[in-house]
Amino acid sequence: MRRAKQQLTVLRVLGEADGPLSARELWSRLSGTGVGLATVYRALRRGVEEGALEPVEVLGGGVRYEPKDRAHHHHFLCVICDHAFDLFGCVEGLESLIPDGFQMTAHEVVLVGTCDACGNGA
Amino acid sequence: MRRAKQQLTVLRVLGEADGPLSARELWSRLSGTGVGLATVYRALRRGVEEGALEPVEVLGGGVRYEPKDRAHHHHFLCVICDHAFDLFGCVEGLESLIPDGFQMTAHEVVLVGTCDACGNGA
DNA sequence: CAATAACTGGGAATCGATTATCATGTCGCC
DNA sequence: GGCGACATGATAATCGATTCCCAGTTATTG
Repeated sequence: MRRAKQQLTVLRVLGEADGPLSARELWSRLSGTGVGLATVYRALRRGVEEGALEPVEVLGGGVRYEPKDRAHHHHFLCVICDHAFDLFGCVEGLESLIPDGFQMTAHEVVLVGTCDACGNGA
Repeated sequence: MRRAKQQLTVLRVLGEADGPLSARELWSRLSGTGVGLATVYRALRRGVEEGALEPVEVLGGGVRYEPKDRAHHHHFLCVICDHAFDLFGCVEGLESLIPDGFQMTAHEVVLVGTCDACGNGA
């Protein structure tokens, strides 16, 4: 499996992020490196195909990507900077919400508000 | 406030639904009535402006709409029919997930799986 | 019934996100 | 150094969702 340099760069940035990144978000973090947007999309698609990345929909319409090896977690979406942060832990009582006859295979929890930097710093 | 017939039809269908509907979903439920897609979008936009409707993002990329007078609730997304169902009740332990310095103003919980009809019937 | 203003449906236009194309660049290998 | 295969960046093309536009229709009022 040939691994290209720019694609590795994309995967590395994603691995170092504190939450899932959208294609644009990822690209803006690569500004200055000369990496093209097309390459970002290629790296993301390939990462998903190879099983290294997982696409997640947090909110805000766009798809974001995160390494697939992360433990079960959820996200916090800052309404100001629109960045999604990883959270740790989960919640109780989900099963009690399931209606009769329904089968749950997954669940998503998203907290919305302001992050530390946006809520305090600025 | 002038209320148009077709727009009322749209709002009525939305009020009778068992969960939030997307513009397309709503339109397909109006097939046969001759209501145009543009009218559906107009009714939705106007409903939101007037405060009667609320746009919600469940998953799946698209925006769905529901009457704003519903009590706090969450949704169940069926991966087969792609329909979102209203759930009743909420969960515990959300606060414990919030990182230091973050302020939570809202939260979303989405259960994913198969609904009664898709999981059993078919 | 006429006059006016709002509503309607259909299709064109727009918008953002993603993908395809293509000429060029780079790497591994001999 | 030369070759072949894949990677790359810029841009065009595509796609789905939503909005705009326009001519015809309908409601309301007098």
